[in-house]
Amino acid sequence: MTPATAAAPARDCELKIECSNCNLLELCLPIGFSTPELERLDSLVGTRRTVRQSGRLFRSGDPFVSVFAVRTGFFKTSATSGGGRHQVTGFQMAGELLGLDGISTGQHSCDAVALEDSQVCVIPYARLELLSREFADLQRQFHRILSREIVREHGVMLLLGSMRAEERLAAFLLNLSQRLRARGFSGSSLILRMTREEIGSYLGLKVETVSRAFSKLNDEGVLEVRQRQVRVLDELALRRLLDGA
Amino acid sequence: MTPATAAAPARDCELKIECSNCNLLELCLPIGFSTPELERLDSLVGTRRTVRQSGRLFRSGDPFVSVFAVRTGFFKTSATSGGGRHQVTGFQMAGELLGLDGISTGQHSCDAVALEDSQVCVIPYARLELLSREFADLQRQFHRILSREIVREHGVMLLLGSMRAEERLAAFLLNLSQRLRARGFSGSSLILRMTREEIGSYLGLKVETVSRAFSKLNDEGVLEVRQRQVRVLDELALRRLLDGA
DNA sequence: CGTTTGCTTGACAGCATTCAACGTTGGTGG
DNA sequence: CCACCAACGTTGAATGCTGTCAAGCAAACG
Repeated sequence: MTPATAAAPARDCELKIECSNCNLLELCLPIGFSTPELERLDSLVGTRRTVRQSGRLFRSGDPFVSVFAVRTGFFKTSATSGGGRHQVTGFQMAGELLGLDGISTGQHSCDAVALEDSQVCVIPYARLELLSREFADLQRQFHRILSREIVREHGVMLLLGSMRAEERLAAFLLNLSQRLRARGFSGSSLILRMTREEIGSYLGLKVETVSRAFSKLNDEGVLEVRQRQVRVLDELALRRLLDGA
Repeated sequence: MTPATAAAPARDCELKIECSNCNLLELCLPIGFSTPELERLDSLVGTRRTVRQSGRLFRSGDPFVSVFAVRTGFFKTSATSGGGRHQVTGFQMAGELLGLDGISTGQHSCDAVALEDSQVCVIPYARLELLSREFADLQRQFHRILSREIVREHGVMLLLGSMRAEERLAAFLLNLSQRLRARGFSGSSLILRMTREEIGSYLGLKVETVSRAFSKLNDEGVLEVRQRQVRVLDELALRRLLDGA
């Protein structure tokens, strides 16, 4: 950092890391790109931004300028309806994109809150549009990501529409577990970054119900729950909860 | 049509109608395009396809080749999970796009079934990719549509996660009403194209509960329900159901 | 005209919510 | 260092909404 920028907020002090030397390559926007392609992509990411725990990356109503790729940390997004109803619509971890909802109207339609100190890559949407017009692989990958989000939400609708409390929790944990594994973490021993309330909001359940479901699975020996520290003891039993009904 | 193709199935016998002279311009992919732009777009739509009532446009697992724009008629899409769970994920009417889920994996992940005799424009995805690379307005519009679908599903998640039966039905009817109005139909006198079972599946409710909710709103003078013929007598009351809780 | 499919209604059971109390954890300031 | 507080989490009892089961009705179809 140069002396002249010493007073700038910490978020601008990051080392320049580009897509081509990012360790999230396998998970993020540039999946499967070759090295020369990647170098053209380096101009895509404008800046980095650090968001402290419980800080907001954007909020509903903010003008949409960029999408964000989670580099480190953990986020939740939540939507609010006219009547003041509120619901967590997703949890995002490294390599996942945030802000796609804003493309629709030019304004963000949900809030994105960091559940731990986090860092994101800022991807100006105008530049993404431009680059993906001359770069078919990028275009395709971006479309895939948008489509994947649609499919993911179909899954959530299925969960909310047809599962009981324990089944919802099982689906939630299995999903989390699988995504952690894909990032090289243990899938069986996880630390939840969100409160029971946030889990409940996401799963369409009240806190007490979430807590009870945890306790039940704990008593049955499927999980070992100690606050936010969760160990999956019997993954098969979790899966059976989904398929068996 | 040339004599050589006379034996082709009826679905290929449509008159050639192009985007530039389609009456769904305001609702479909080419919103806000100018005439010269539209003419370049005419090459986008490959063919038309007719789907009879309860016929399938595509089903889960089918290779993804095209997206479809509803020209006339009415569709439902439904997703099935591993455990055999089944849920209607949406209803589509004129001007709305079908098949966006397939971009993600190259295979469709839900079924699309016509709820009445319908006709769709077949939009080969490869051509859409190509054209939207050289045609920024098309690119932007397509992204908007994908994003809008994400936002729509946020709304459904909110509905499924936090509303009670009557409120869900109210939200459903208001949404239907608004979309019909946008197409020049009455928003207060509507004929449902789907069964109670399909409504229930979409709203995460059993048939009996849907029926009871209809009856209750009918008895309260909010609706006039005669089978699938529904008249909205007190739209404000419907809205209050959403905001008031 | 009979059969099938869809719709409605009633009685009852079950699961999640609500309300309330208590336990735990982590941060703050005395 | 400890006490206190606030936020989070757990558990119990009672209520209520929705699901389930069952029966009857209405409309569509051949």
